[in-house]
Amino acid sequence: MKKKSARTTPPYRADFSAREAIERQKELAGDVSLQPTATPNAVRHIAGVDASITRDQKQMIGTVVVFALPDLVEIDSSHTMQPVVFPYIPGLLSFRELPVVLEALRQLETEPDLLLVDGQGIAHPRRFGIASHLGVVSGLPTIGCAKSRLTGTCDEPGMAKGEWTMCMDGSERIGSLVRTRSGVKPVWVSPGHRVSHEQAVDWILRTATRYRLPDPIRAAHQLASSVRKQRGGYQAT
DNA sequence: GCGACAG
DNA sequence: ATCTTGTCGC
Repeated sequence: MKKKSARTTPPYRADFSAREAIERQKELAGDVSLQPTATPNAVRHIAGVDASITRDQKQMIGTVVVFALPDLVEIDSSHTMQPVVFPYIPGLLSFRELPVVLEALRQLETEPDLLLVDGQGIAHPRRFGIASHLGVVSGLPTIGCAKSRLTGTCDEPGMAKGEWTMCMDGSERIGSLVRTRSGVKPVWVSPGHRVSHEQAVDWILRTATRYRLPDPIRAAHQLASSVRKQRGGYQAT
């Protein structure tokens, strides 16, 4: 039997390769639905989800913050930490961040009706970004809102808040480039699961009240920052 | 072979 | 993603 030294053992699961992850995405991508949410007026609780890493880069921090409509008031949140199990590889982000995000979702008391995710939805090489992956796994409607581009091309939208352009991959629409604040760099928005392109843009614009990112995602970011500040990864618990 | 590349 | 304070501009 082979012996593994601690020094050569990677800090993530070596039994799941990038090649296998890609195959898994191809399988699950078939479960993604782009049908618009049947009853958008029934959406009462919108949650922002985020994942970050501790300073020592050994643990992932998953956070979820729930906002209630119509006033966008924060009503619930949860956070948890887990060991890093997969490296960051463009196109395979969900395999690194999803586990800890799912655990944080389980610890939530409120069941969200819609999830806003920090990353791409179908604006992905295999149409299966982290927002789509989370949607298929949770069964909930999801929208991807990324701060930068992964794939596809789109023209620059007008400078006023609310303006947007379609993001294309060849002749296929994969998302939208949306200006959430006047004069500020736009965000890449794409359906994750169970929402249409139109609804995705509407929800992002409606929840981005004062900053570039939608309030729920921004809140999830800040919660992660505060958690990192306290439990910066200098101890294992 | 070369460039691109969510967080 | 993370390392990081002040600073330029509306």
